[in-house]
Amino acid sequence: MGTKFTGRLDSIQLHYKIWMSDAREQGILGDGKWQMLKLIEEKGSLKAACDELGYTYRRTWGNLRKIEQFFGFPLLEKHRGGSDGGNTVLTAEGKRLVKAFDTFHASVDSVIQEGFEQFIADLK
Amino acid sequence: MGTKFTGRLDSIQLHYKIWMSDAREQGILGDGKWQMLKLIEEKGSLKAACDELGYTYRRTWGNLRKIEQFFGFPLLEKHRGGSDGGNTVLTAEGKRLVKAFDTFHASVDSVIQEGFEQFIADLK
DNA sequence: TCACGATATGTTTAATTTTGCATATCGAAA
DNA sequence: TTTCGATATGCAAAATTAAACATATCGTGA
Repeated sequence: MGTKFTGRLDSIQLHYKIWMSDAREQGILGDGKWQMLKLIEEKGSLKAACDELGYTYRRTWGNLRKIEQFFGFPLLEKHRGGSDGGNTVLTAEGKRLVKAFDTFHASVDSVIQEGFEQFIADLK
Repeated sequence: MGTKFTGRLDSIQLHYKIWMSDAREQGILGDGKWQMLKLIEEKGSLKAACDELGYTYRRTWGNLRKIEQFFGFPLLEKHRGGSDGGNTVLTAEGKRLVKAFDTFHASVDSVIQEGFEQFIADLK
């Protein structure tokens, strides 16, 4: 009641982003990189994952290097050469990281969605 | 157990950001603008709020215009002139918006924090 | 009616990201 | 041993964003 947010509210989209950084505020791992790791695992290829997500190989490669430098150990096992040119798979550590982030996300997704719906309701 | 994320995990900082946009993916209202609205309300001045948050007046002014254009009605009541130069306060709609966002945030903050702690625990 | 300080807004510059381009490396398979 | 396609990486170009700069407007109180 009261304020008429009518007509506009239904076109509002919610977004949120979770990420982690080191003490110097440098972004380490967030939704984008997490998604990329998952897709690399699925596709078995860095290039294929980039193509699908529409990121440039150059950029992604740089991002992945940052993550690995931060954690101090490889999340990816990269192979060059071969008739297929090479491939990339997650290491055991990489899989564990992705899995933990999956769990984290799952635990907040529903709460965020519910909170957003309540937010909209509050404005009506 | 297993993976040794030791030594680095304690320096990881969690960040998250919630925002809303229109259908064209243009950012409308998010944590930064929400904080700005709250501070304007508190200070009664756009300039004072910018100074405190370290944003330029120009940038903030542009942001606020975007928000109002999207919602279609004023969130702020601005006054120019007078010995004090002018002042800005939230309209009733503006207050309601801020309050709804406050509630929204409060409902997700704790869940995010808990989820993050579990994430770290999962990696150990 | 003059001065003052905040709001209003165009223009321009600087900083930051992202993209694009080029080129090298690698190694299994043909 | 030649080929092929993915990984590796520097560097320049382009695009996006933010900061700076410059003025104009406004209206109350002195």
